[in-house]
Amino acid sequence: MLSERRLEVLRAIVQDYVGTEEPVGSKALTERHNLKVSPATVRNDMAALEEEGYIAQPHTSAGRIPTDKGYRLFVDKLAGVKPLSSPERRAIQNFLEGAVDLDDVVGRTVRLLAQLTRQVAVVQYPSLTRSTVRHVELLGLAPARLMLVLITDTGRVEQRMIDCPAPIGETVLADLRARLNSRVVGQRFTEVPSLVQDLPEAFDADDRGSIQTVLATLLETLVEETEERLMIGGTANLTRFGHDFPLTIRPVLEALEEQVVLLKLLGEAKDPGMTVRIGHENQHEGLSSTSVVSVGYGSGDEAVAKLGVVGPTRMDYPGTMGAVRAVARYVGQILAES
Amino acid sequence: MLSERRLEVLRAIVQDYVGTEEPVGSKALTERHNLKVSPATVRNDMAALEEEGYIAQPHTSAGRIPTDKGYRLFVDKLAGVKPLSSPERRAIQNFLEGAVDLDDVVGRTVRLLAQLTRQVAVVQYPSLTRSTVRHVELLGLAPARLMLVLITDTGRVEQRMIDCPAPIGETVLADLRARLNSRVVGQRFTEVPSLVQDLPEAFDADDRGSIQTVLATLLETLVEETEERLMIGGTANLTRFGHDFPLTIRPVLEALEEQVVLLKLLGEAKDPGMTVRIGHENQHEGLSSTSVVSVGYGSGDEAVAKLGVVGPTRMDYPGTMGAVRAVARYVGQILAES
DNA sequence: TCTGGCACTCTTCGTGCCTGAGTGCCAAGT
DNA sequence: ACTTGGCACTCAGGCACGAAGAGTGCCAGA
Repeated sequence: MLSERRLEVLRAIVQDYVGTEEPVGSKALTERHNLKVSPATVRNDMAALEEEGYIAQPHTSAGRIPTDKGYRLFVDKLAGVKPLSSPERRAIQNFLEGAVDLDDVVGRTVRLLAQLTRQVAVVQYPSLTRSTVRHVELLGLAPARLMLVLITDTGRVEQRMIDCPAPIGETVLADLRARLNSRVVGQRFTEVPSLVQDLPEAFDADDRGSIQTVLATLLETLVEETEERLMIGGTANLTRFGHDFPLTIRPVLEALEEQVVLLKLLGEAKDPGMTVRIGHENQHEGLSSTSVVSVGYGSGDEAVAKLGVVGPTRMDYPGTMGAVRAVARYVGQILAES
Repeated sequence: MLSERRLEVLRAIVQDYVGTEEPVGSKALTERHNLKVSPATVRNDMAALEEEGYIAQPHTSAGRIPTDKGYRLFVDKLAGVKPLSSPERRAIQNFLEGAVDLDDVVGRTVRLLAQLTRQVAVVQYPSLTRSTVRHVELLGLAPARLMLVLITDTGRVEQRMIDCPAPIGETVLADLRARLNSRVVGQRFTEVPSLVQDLPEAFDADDRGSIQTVLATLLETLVEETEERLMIGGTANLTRFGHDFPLTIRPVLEALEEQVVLLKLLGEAKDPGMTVRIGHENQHEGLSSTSVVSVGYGSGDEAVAKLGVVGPTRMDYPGTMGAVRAVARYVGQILAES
């Protein structure tokens, strides 16, 4: 177990390194933090910390930098979440309040988060899995051609073209529309399949084929569109990554373009509260020198999606976590209002 | 006026520089291109070209690199558009054919273009200005609350919430929906305002307020959503920018995040065919070391939106132009089919 | 257990030097 | 009037060397 002071030393190292981006030595530490011991003592502590794998030296005769394990300890035990200042809070609220539709909310959130944390922001669109159906609309575009429009309670709209096996009459369509809506409106997506299963039975045999097609498409949309979309922003902040970043930045940009990777990243964070994944804790190769701070947000009590930031492992964790949490709360509020 | 050979020298310089990314000297030129003259002669030509501002030296005793003006001349006079190989064409077609909806088409196009050109791709969503209305749907969510859904012929869907001043009955709503659609379906957005102007007169005085609200929202949507959206991809290719890119890449990333900037960039290209803007020809500061190749695309004869790529001024212009043009054609076809 | 001192190790920087690529110019050749 | 070969000049890049500085590890004493 590490003594109190050694933890204090680790904290100091992390803080200094995050600030200066340079390996920190024993002397500088004693000067800048008022540890009441001499550099020599700190050296001993550092040796112990290195032994345990919390810090490392880039080369002999250089200062120490925290390892992933060191950051992990820092985040878990040593750092709190730094609350935002009240001007910041006001700014968030003002900035988000002007949003007119869902795209706009998400867009503003991304920009806000990127600006606040000076890192890359990722915001997942409110998930359809946990949403409920607000309305299903069927439009006849041509005798055997329909458009299905699905509207969710989070304000999201999905549309699909449907080619029916046989023409379908306007009255049948109206009937189908009415029955469909009376069954599924207000229901969760997961409930829908069982609710519509026996619908075709209410119709003439002639129309059943078409109706099956419509229902199939609807269910498909529900499932397929659970592959969630997301928006990212603030990639320009990647340039603040470090002096050596040409090598680092490329795989990160590549990873960011793979929505699948990002979705997995956000999805893996099971913790209902905030999740911090540091360096190699991220499965993805290209993100091994980045940390991801993510949190769920939602319109009600339940989280419907995630948002977060991606930055260098050397990041200001308390500040970042504070910003992420605050933004998530406000977005939740905004969504609940609309 | 420049002699034939001098133009040939310029072409050779551009080609070599694009290939090697290094200043090219007189000797290398005579070797790699079979100009039938000596290095000394080429030197004279280079001096003349430099005098005229087509090429420059990074420092004395280095080779020459093309200036923006040099690239301009190259693009205008010396380079053709390099058609794609037929395997490439097939690949494009295959890749685009699987698309299921508009988002998907645009997403695939961006990825395709980025991969093909190894540069940053930008694709504008089909513009609403030139589109026609396919359907307008009105959904009663609550007595005085409606949702307006607008569907365009390009497959785009926009929705808006409407709070009416007074409750509106289901029959009135159905009536309004029917009248609205019979007037505007198939019409261009620009025609819509005059077509719906007198609609309220057909209804009871009680409902007119609500109907006015609905129409106002519709018109607003038509106008507002003419602010066009776009998608970008392939930003990881920015890392191939050059050895010194830390300085270069940052403003570019920033510019790319400002959709406004990009839209202006695409919008400024008035040429119905392909437009190439080189270096400082782009107004935006951060893009002064990049070139933008853009072209309109559309489902019919008319262009409904633009797509293009952003890359270093030192890019393979013929190849890039070929790829951009080809992709635009295929996307046009895909859109026309759906 | 802490502290001061000391020897040691490396990186970093600045200097000087050399090499090679590339140029400009000139005088001669076609 | 061009083209060509020759020649002197310039300058970036690489390499070696040395000095400076930061930081460490370890040991002996408080």
